[in-house]
Amino acid sequence: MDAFYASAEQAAKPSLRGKPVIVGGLGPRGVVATASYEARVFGVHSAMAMAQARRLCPNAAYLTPRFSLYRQVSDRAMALLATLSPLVEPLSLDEAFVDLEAGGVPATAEAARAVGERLRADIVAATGLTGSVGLAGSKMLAKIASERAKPDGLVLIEPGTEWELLGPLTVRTLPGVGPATAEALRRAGITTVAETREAGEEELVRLLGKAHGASLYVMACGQDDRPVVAERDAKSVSVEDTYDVDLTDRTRVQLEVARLADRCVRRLRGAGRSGRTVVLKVRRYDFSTLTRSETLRGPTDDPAVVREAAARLLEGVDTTAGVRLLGVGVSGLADYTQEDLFAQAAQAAQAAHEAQGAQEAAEGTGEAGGAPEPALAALEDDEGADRPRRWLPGCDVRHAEFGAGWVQGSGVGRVTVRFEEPWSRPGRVRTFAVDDPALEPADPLPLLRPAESDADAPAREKGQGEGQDRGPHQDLDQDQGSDHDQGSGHDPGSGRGLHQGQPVTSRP
DNA sequence: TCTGGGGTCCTAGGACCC
DNA sequence: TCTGGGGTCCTAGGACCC
Repeated sequence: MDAFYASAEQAAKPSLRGKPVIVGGLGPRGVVATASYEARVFGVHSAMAMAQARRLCPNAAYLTPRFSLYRQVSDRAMALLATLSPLVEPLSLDEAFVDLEAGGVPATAEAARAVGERLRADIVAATGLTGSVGLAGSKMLAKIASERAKPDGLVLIEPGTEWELLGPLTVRTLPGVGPATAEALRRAGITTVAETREAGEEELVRLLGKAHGASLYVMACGQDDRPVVAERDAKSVSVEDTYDVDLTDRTRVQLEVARLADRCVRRLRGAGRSGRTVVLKVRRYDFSTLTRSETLRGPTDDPAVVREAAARLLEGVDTTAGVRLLGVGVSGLADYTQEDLFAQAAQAAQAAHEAQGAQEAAEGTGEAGGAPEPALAALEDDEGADRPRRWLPGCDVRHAEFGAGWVQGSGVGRVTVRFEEPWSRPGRVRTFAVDDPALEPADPLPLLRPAESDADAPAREKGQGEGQDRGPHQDLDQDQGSDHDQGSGHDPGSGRGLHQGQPVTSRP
């Protein structure tokens, strides 16, 4: 999908079409998740500090991400991919590999191109948004092709032309080459893919280590036989928060770690998993980051156990100078749900028994089996309930009299709302008191009128005219760099610590 | 007002075991 | 009689990706 989050917001908000839109964290330490093409012209891009984006493009609309909307759109697009092949590997909400051969598509350029173009049309019809397609004989080349296709295009790399195409490109094009690797190669006089290949495998291994060097050499030769892998099980679950101001109070740090542990376990349980290793992450005032981990005797999904492990790990960390980020994670995941608590307790007891004798085994069981349910109470809701309402820019609202709209900005006791719907003309702005009882938060509206988008049956027969009432992208600059959203595709966590207390405004 | 949040994979050293 | 040679597990850190 092209500039996915920003495009989804433009489709949802008619007044923003054709204008610079920047989606990301709006607090003082936020970063850009996605910039619309109109904003990229100003030099704004993914992963840039929001503060810098505001300096570069002060008149953009600054919006907080709405993952529920992006997920809806993503599900529709992914469903179309599933019709092409059983082998679909999602990389994020807005990107996936599809193995067309496994889907029975003839291995010819003509057949592949036809499938790609039909897919693009189907995606516009089903979501109202444009996507780009890269077609090639490997994942690496397909990805490079899709980047060159953006926005709203299709590129096919003919077998036999890879080498010619790849040679002059910067090494940064190759997957796995980030800033550090590029710098190491540059110091060795290597900047292009051709030079990488000429360096030879031995030299690359010397420069970058065994695994990295060998795989880079293969990629630089245009060879990539990594298979498309559908649905991989997650190997870890983690949550983290960056705080608007550094935390120095030890008690507060301990409290936050406990809350993070609870949130982490909630996600773990939501996925029906448990884990054996608890990880604490601390980023200090100076951005130096450390992790501490502890492996339990058996997997757990007990909030009290994770909370206590995280607290123990924190004991070994000096936080007096200030902490900007805290995180708690669980890895070493096992499949099991709460029904298995019994087996888990037995297993922990057994392991402890063997290792340490009967007395400690008793303690071990107590720990892993969990003191039954005061632990769960803390899971219910540690944030949410009755906090003052926050009107985050970009979020949907409904007003008893004026209907559906979205928050344009808020501050000093007031909230500004623009009343429009995805299928309406650009709407009018009105301002209310933040506690106006007629105003309430709402769920995102679908991007296409429900009747129109009822397109699980292919909507392409209805023609492309459908998408035309939403302004197509204009003045697009193909060379603005990667189009990738820097979103994870995962729940960002509700009620995060960001921009707490400060009113946030935006000026679309 | 520099630098989010959720992940994956790799490396390296020490413990431990056979 | 200085110091074997694997293997696995654990911990910590770092690069990279979206």
